[in-house]
Amino acid sequence: MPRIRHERFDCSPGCTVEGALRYIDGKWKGVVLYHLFEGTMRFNEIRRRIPNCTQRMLTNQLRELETDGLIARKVYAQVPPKVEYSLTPRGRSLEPVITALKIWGDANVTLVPEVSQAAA
Amino acid sequence: MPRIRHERFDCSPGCTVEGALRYIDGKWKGVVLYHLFEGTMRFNEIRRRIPNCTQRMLTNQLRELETDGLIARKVYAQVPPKVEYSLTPRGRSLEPVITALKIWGDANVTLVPEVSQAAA
DNA sequence: CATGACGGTATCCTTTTCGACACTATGTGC
DNA sequence: GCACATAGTGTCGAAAAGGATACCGTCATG
Repeated sequence: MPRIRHERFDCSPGCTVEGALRYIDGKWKGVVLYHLFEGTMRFNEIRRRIPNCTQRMLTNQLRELETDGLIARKVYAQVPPKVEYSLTPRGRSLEPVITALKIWGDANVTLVPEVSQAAA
Repeated sequence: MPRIRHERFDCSPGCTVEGALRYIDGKWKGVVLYHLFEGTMRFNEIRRRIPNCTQRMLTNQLRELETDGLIARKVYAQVPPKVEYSLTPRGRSLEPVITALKIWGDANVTLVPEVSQAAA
């Protein structure tokens, strides 16, 4: 059931900020969009780029993004299934937002280098 | 207890996008920041600008923003308490992000005009 | 004396989110 | 005959987020 994350916004000015935020919060939506800016991608292609995201979560996020009209899902009626995801114009219009987030994140978020596996 | 929302980011590129997002998700953070760009404000001043946010939630969000180093909290030892909130440089550096969100939100989020009360 | 403004806390409860895991169908390769 | 790849779905349960409500002490005001 596609839940509604941006139900009512009858609050004061600045509220559209919250409204916009509702579209891209959710654990992996930011990254998914970020990767889709590179172009159309298949399900497992996205999945491989976000290894920490489980399959179920990825499906969920993609479904929500689709419901929100940010991405398009194209299913090919083939026998090894093939599904392609791409940005809609609306999704693409989020680029300045994602870019701003990327810039700020690069400057302010401390990435943890891949230690855990190697150091064991 | 200030929970940690941006614990580990050892995933692929684009992950800083998610990292940045973690700082500003949370129900009212976007709006709070947006209003604070106008200048230093007292608790109830912010509160009045975001009527749909309960006192408890506002306190929470402010505390988290403070913990994350985005805003500064200045308490005056007065008898009707006085507490001022303002952006830190780091918080101020989020301006492009919030601005991008505002622009996108203004264009894409349908605000519900204040019906409920008047139309009864 | 009661009330309200200030800036919160404390408590309780419901909803939402997220992660783990198993399971599905079909076709291909070995 | 078995495993693998594709793109998912279903179920379960823990944890977190969010909302409602009541309460706190102090001072000024009526």
